[in-house]
Amino acid sequence: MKLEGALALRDDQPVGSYCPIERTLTVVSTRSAMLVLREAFYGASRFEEFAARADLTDATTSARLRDLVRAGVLEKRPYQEPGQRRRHEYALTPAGEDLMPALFALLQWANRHDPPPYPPQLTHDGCGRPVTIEARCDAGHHVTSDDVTVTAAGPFGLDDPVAST
Amino acid sequence: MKLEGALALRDDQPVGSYCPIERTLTVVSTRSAMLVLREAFYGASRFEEFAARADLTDATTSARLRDLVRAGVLEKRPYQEPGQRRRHEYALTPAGEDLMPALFALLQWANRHDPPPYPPQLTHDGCGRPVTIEARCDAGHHVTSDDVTVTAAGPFGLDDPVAST
DNA sequence: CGGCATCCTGTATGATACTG
DNA sequence: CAGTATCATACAGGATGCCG
Repeated sequence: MKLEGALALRDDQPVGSYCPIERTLTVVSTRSAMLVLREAFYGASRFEEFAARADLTDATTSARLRDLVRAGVLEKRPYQEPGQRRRHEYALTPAGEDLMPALFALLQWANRHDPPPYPPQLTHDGCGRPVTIEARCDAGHHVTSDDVTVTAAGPFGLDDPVAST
Repeated sequence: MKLEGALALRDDQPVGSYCPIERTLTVVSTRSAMLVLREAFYGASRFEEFAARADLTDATTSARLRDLVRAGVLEKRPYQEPGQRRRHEYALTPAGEDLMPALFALLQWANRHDPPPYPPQLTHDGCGRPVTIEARCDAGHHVTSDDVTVTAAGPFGLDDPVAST
């Protein structure tokens, strides 16, 4: 991997301030957030489903659902089945669904390098073939960490980075 | 997304015990681990580079490097430049390099949904085109979260899951 | 320079109990 | 069922200082 522009190695100015990885981490860095998201992808929608299936306490589940809704990756919707009382359901927003590669990249890594006894497999509904998470360029080439360059344009020498954490 | 086999919705038995996502999280769930890994991908190799560029204290850097070496994603190698004293360097192992899609999936998400002022771009060295992290099946189809099925085979009803955390 | 030990604070999370 | 409130614990991580 290569670096270009403002990201070029310098010890005095951490790139983190502008770093999109750090920004995403503010949303999903906790274990509970990842597990709640996992269950959202696995089809959970009601409070108790999240708590029971992610094996989290009610308090943690509540806090995490609130945070994820606030971050815009989950959406809280009222719904009402005929004859039933009013309920809420939590659903992934488009931004939330776009976390799928991040979640499944973690799944894929353990399946390869620290596999559980019965590794869950991902298959494409359209053709039944195994699914992988991978880096690929616009031209369709598979890209490894040796074949990619990270480029940033900004004035990284400024004293007051706009965004930390 | 669909679930099949032992992963099918059940409230009494959390899938987490066997979950590869959780297993990977034990390696990279902390912010500092992710930042150290980021710097490894960005080319850092010496202790002080990690500490300075990830903006972590020496103690945290030390602990994280140790953990990541123990987890097998980094490797500590002695090396010696001619006329210099003996040093160590930390390098990504193949397992570590295989975390690239996970790291860059986080980068990509913030670039799309919570972009920093100067979003770093990924480009393929071979052809200069932008790089994305995406789900794709063996047949080459792009896969969305609606087109994928997660299947697990194991005896998930057992009382004593082999692997937690 | 590279790294570890100590102390301290903040937070993630569990346990338990309570409310609508 | 869907939470909220309170208390207790464990751990992440900063600050400081020491050591080879």
